[in-house]
Amino acid sequence: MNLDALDTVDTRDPVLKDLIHKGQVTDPHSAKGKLMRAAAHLFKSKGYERTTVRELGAAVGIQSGSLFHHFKSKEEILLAVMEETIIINMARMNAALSDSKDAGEKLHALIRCELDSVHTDTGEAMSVLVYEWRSLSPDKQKYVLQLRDEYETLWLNTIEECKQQGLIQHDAFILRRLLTGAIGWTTTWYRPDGNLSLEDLAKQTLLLAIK
Amino acid sequence: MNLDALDTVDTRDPVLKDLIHKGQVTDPHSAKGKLMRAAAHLFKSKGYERTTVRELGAAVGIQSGSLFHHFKSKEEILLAVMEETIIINMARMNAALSDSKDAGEKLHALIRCELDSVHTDTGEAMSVLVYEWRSLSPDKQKYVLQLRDEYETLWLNTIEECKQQGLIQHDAFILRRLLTGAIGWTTTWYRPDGNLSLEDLAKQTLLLAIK
Amino acid sequence: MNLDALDTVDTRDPVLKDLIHKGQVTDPHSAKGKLMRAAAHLFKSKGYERTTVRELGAAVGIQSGSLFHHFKSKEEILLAVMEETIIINMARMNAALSDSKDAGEKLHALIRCELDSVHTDTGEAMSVLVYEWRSLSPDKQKYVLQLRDEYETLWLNTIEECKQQGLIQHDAFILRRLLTGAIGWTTTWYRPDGNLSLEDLAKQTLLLAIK
Amino acid sequence: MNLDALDTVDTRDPVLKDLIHKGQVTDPHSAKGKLMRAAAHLFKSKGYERTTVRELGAAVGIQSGSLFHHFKSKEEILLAVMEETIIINMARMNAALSDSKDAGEKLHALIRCELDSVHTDTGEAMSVLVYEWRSLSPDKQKYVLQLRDEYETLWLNTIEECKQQGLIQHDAFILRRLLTGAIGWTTTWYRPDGNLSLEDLAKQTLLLAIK
DNA sequence: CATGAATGAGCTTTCATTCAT
DNA sequence: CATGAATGAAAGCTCATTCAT
Repeated sequence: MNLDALDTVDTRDPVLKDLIHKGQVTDPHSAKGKLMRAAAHLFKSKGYERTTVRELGAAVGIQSGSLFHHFKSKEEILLAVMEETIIINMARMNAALSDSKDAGEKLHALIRCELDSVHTDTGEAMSVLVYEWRSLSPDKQKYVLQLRDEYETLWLNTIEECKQQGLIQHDAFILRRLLTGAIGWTTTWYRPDGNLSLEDLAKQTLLLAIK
Repeated sequence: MNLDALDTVDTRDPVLKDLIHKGQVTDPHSAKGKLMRAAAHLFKSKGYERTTVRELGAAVGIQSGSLFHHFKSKEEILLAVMEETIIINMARMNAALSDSKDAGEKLHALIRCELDSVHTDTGEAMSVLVYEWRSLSPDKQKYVLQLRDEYETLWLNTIEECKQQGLIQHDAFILRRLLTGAIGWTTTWYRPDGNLSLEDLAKQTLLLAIK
Repeated sequence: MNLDALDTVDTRDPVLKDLIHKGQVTDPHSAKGKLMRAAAHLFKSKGYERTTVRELGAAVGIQSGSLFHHFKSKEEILLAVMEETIIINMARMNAALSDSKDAGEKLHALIRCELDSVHTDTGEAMSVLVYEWRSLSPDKQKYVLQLRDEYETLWLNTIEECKQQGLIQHDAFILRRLLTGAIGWTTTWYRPDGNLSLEDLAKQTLLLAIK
Repeated sequence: MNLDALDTVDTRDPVLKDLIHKGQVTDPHSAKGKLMRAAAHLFKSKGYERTTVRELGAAVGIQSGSLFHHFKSKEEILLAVMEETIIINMARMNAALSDSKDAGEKLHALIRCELDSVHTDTGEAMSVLVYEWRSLSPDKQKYVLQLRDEYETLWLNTIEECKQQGLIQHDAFILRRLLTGAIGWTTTWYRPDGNLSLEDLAKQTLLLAIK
């Protein structure tokens, strides 16, 4: 696996830099950080259950037993991947929102941001967040759910704002759910190296809500 | 688990009746059919990997070893569930299309049909089709993919027709992908016993494509 | 290991026969029963912690994984060994008591019975009961303790009876504890194939209490 | 764990002081000495196998890796605990014997001394000596056995002396074994903070041998 | 067809021990 | 001397699959 290609975390991103500096996100150059990236990659491509701790170790060049210096259990690795992904993307989303002027622009920014999150550096981790949900114990599911709720509030507020300005006909809650599905599913078919740019994809997605 | 409630296959459906009669779909009242329904339920709620053959056996009142008289392997059960689900829903979709007059009505019918497929009798099996994809061996993935391609052609043709009539602005291929995601994701949040009817949901979904 | 030698359970013993028949004790000729005997042997000679499930399996000619058809966990094997040992010996002790006429004879019978229990068929299991106590989880300790309490009551009642007849000077509770230690410790030094018969040893032990 | 309470080695004891001074026993205030006391405590309460080097380290405030600067292996710690315990108690026993006038008094002194050894400062280490015996490698078992033999000779000589004076009816060797068991077992039930004093317990124990 | 004991490979995790810093 | 990351062997246990009955 080439960890230095597309999947490398973009540490030039000032938002991410800040999170690492504040200790809310593991430094991607540390052993732990590398492990989490490798885990996101393997969990996405093989699934959590089918990924063994031996593979996880091999991916970062250590023995399986050594993993347990960094994480108490395999499940803790999954949790950490999910947790940090939400934290990073929520921070990015907040930054994007504060750069936007009107409601339509805000919705565009959120869509672009979520497409970025599933197709750039945190893409694999986002997939894991969606598809490996049931592999978490109920306790941990509850915890991650709390984080997601904060994230969803950003969306609902923005859609509501668009609606008050007559830009949107849908029920806000339903629209958000439909968009979540539409955007999430792009991981299964969109290829960043094809003809369609992420910005074009964002525009087509916005077109679902606003005509 | 109550196999006789909502989740029971609707054998009054003439399309399904016909498929069973032609031997293309296993009789849901046979031992094999019951097993497949139980499998769909367990695979959906627990995930394929986390479902053991013991549980599968217990769900239909036999020992794990006896499963292997009906299916060569656990994976064959997964495959059978996926295969029949596609066959059933493709037949239903063809039936719905032939009942529709114009292009807009056809698109509406497809959306309603796919929502039905994920929220009524084949709902759990459809979820399995989406979420347990990677649990199939490459060979079997390829086979199921062929079946899906036929199914997708129905969609693309209909969307193209709408576009030629100026009903749709999107690129057909992209719209289909976005709708696939939006509809599939409803399994995670839509509750048939809530305020929103499936027909209302279909209308809100259609609104993504046609305003 | 020769399971057919000294350590074989004496199935001619009518008391044991009855317990097996009533289902309170596992048939020593069944797979489960053989496993328990092998476990008692290994747990005694190597200690519970140092005995691996692989060794346990090898001792009865099966794979380690197959153990878990008979017992849910390694600890369950330990518990079963302890439990049945107490049940068997309590039954034997009750039988011996009902054969005795006066209090002194009863005490003699109890001592002989306990010496038998640690030096004949259940000997290894008795050792396990004493030495592997801490390897049980607190829950299971509590359960075994209850069984032991019934057993101890037989002793205390008999000693008290002796005391009322002026045969004994000791405090009953303390004497029982001292005798428990003295008898239990014989496992570490007494050899049944030496000069000293078990009956002689019983007499010397009785001499600690009654002169 | 409070190492400074009851369990502290009694360094006012002149016999112990002398052994430390002669270098036969580790200074209990040194790092190594503290470790040995902590080990005795943990080995007694959890068992040798279930005590990890991490816990051992934590108990004296160092990392597990640092233990190996003081001891070559975990087993060496066990050996050291056993070895010093025998040395200390043999010295104390010799001192007690030389304070006694007649044979009966000597036997009383030995019993009291051994009860002290299992219930005061070396108590936990003595338990370890008895219960963790099998955790030693055969080589080390042999070595500790030699030390024990010297210790046992003191007992046998004293009992023989009593017997020649008609104080005792038992066979000397058997009596010693019975007493070893009776005294050793007191660790499982005797509580120094209860109604029974150690001196009373010693008298009741002497009563087993001499009436 | 059904059973259920057995397989055997593979799993996650533990842990004494090593060693560069 | 102390650290703590890493080792690597071994542990208990799981589970799809087989097969004699």
